Amino acid sequence: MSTEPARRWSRRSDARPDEILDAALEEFEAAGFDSARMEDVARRAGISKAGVYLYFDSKEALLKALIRREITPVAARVEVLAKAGEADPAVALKRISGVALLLLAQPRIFAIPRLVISISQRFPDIAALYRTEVLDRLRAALTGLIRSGIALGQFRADIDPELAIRTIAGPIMFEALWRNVLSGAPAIADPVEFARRHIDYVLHGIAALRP
Amino acid sequence: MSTEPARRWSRRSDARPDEILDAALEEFEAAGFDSARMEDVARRAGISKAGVYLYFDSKEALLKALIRREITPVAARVEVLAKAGEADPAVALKRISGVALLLLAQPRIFAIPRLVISISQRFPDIAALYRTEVLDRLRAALTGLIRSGIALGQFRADIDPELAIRTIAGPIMFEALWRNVLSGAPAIADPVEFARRHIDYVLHGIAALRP
Amino acid sequence: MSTEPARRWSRRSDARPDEILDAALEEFEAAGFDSARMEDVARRAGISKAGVYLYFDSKEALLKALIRREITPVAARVEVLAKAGEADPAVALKRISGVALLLLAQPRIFAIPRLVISISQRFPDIAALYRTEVLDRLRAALTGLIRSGIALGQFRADIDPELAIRTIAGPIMFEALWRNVLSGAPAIADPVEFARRHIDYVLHGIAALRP
Amino acid sequence: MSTEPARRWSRRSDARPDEILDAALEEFEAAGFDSARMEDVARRAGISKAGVYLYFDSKEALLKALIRREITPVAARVEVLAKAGEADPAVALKRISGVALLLLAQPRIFAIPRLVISISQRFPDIAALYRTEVLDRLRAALTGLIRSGIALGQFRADIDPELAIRTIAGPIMFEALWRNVLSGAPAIADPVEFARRHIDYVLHGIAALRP
DNA sequence: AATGAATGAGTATTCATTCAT
DNA sequence: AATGAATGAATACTCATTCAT
Repeated sequence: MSTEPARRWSRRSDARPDEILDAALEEFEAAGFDSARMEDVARRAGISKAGVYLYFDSKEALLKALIRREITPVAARVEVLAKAGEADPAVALKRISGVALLLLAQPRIFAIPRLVISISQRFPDIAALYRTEVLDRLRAALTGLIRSGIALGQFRADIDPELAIRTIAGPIMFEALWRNVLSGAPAIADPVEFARRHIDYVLHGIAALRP
Repeated sequence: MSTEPARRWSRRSDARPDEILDAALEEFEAAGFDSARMEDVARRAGISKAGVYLYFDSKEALLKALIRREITPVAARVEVLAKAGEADPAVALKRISGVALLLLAQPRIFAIPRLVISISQRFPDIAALYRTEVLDRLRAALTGLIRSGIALGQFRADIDPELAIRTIAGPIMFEALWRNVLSGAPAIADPVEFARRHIDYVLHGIAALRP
Repeated sequence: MSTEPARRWSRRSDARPDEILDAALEEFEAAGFDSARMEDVARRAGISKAGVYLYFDSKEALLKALIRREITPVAARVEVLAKAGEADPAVALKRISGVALLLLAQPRIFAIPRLVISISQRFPDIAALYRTEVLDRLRAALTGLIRSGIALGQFRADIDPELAIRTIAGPIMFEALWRNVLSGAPAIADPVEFARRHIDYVLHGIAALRP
Repeated sequence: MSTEPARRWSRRSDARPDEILDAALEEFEAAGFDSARMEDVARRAGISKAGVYLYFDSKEALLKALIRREITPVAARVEVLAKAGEADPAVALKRISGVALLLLAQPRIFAIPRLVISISQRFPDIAALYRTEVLDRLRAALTGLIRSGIALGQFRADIDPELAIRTIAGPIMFEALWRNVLSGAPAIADPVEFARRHIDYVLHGIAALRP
């Protein structure tokens, strides 16, 4: 497909950092950051122990690079969905919820929030990065959606968007924790079905009557 | 003041395990399980490194004992609240939510779920313990409350209690994560106020109109 | 000889730091600071690798402690000799020269100046320590002796004591270097005889006639 | 400007070894042999790490080549001066002393003796090289000068030339050590002035009276 | 009950050296 | 001639755990 002369091997070099990050993700996911051994990361990446240090200065740098890499597309995706859904915020929220749970139900994806939760005390800058790059952008996108919904008359005018997004996102995260942390806990089967009913409750409440 | 026979020397002795667990909680909270050093736990407990091993077989045993100790009263408390609230489940849920967030907002209390989240892969039995001792009992208590509410006509008859409790608990946990993990993130000021409005949304929904 | 109850083993603890420093001296002497391995120091001291770190924080700390220990008595000894020799500075200088060469001819003693020479660029504080604790005190003692000699009419009134001590000490150090660094180089046999004639030259000059 | 045939490409090529040796000298001077990194030598020489190995087989080989290069002109120069000074050995000694201190006061030049002192135990052949190429030739030149002086009646007939050269060279080396090792130590200002007075003391002694 | 001393088994990191290109 | 990529071997330092006292 390409006419470049075959650079057979040294092309690896461009791919290496990503291969290493993949390996790190898997090791960190399985063992946690502290308990994961650089040697295992290296072996999984198919290179020597010293090879990792060609691309990352230290274990901590590896962690930070990993989180940075994984973080970037997340909020971007939600922002796109949010933008696209401004015409019908209620539907958009349902869609976003389904996608979010679908993703967070996967151990490899849940691994990043889990890492952030685990090490946020020791590496506050990682927590800060996650907050600014992921959560602040998510918050902005979702509260925007809520406000659009209010403007459109879809949502009650008296709700606080800041709190409403917790009402929406909380159960998603809760279910993701449930599935990933407490293996054996009964998960509600289908993420999409989960999202559908979840949004029903959030939109219309669980009370039998309006006050 | 006490009628106990004078216990000459080892008066402290029965307090020791708890002092050690207190110390462990603080160290684990600050550094995480792996990164915390037994020496620091010992120092914080005011005894020698070897002294810890008089009461706990290993670091892992210390962790398990800690989690067991912290776990026990939690579900019990919720069960009591749930029982007491069966007459008015909606009010009970509001009360429980407030208490839960009040507790989980405290770093020392949040430390336990955080630890469980961090090490659940490596110590599945700890995760299992947490599930059976805390979450299963919480689930039972809360779904019971939901069912009572349905029976009383407070809640819609078509809701799934299992999902409904996620709708209730999720935002609480989400806010707790927000506060404890992402320092600097804007938290909604008063936990009790949070709970009041949160339950309003959950009960009556955020949509402007019922479908 | 002592009536203390035999504390058989744990008495070692008091001796340990010195044993380790002895071992370090030997390893550093043989291999140089960088090339010496902590493991070898430990083995030579008869303890485990980790044992060394019970007494010294790092390899660098070990080096500094070693130099500090070895340094202390040196200048003190010279000061005593200088004080004692003020009545007859010329004789005192001869005696001090003999002792100095006798000592510096021993590899274990020469090892310290050699270490200082080797690492002075990288650890300027060690060089500074050596200067203030050894050389400044030596300088003070020896220039004092020179001045006494001038006052007594033993030495020419027009000499600069600061330079004169180099005339005295230089050849001693030179011979020590010769012996310790350039194995196989012809050393002048007896240190005491060396000192005797060396001082003759220094006192009376090598010229056939006074100017 | 040169009549050499155009050497298309590798014009630099024959300068490379010397550039590398210059770089090595600087790195070894700053960090010591063990602590200096080949990578830094390479970078300072403006080539890649692997490039160094095109010209030198190993770090040790680099050290040896460096010492060999630096050593060669030294003794030669002294031999020339000695030869030239045979007519008036006393004056020649003064001149040589001044030049020697002038050179040894320069860190880049002192670096070589310092390296030899540092690693003589581990690389005895380097020490041997230094001895045969530098010191033995110096000794021969200087003792020759002394003997000439005796023959001319400039110097006392009863002095041992072997020892007399230590009396001459020792203070020079001592002052060089002082300046290079113990930064901050008071050095006697002008090397030439130092040499002038130093030789005065050596020739005529510091004693007030001849015995 | 309590601990100071000791250690075995790691573990991150470094660096001289090699080699395919 | 030159190098970017890679690594094997090493090494300082750590820490949970043990044990004699």
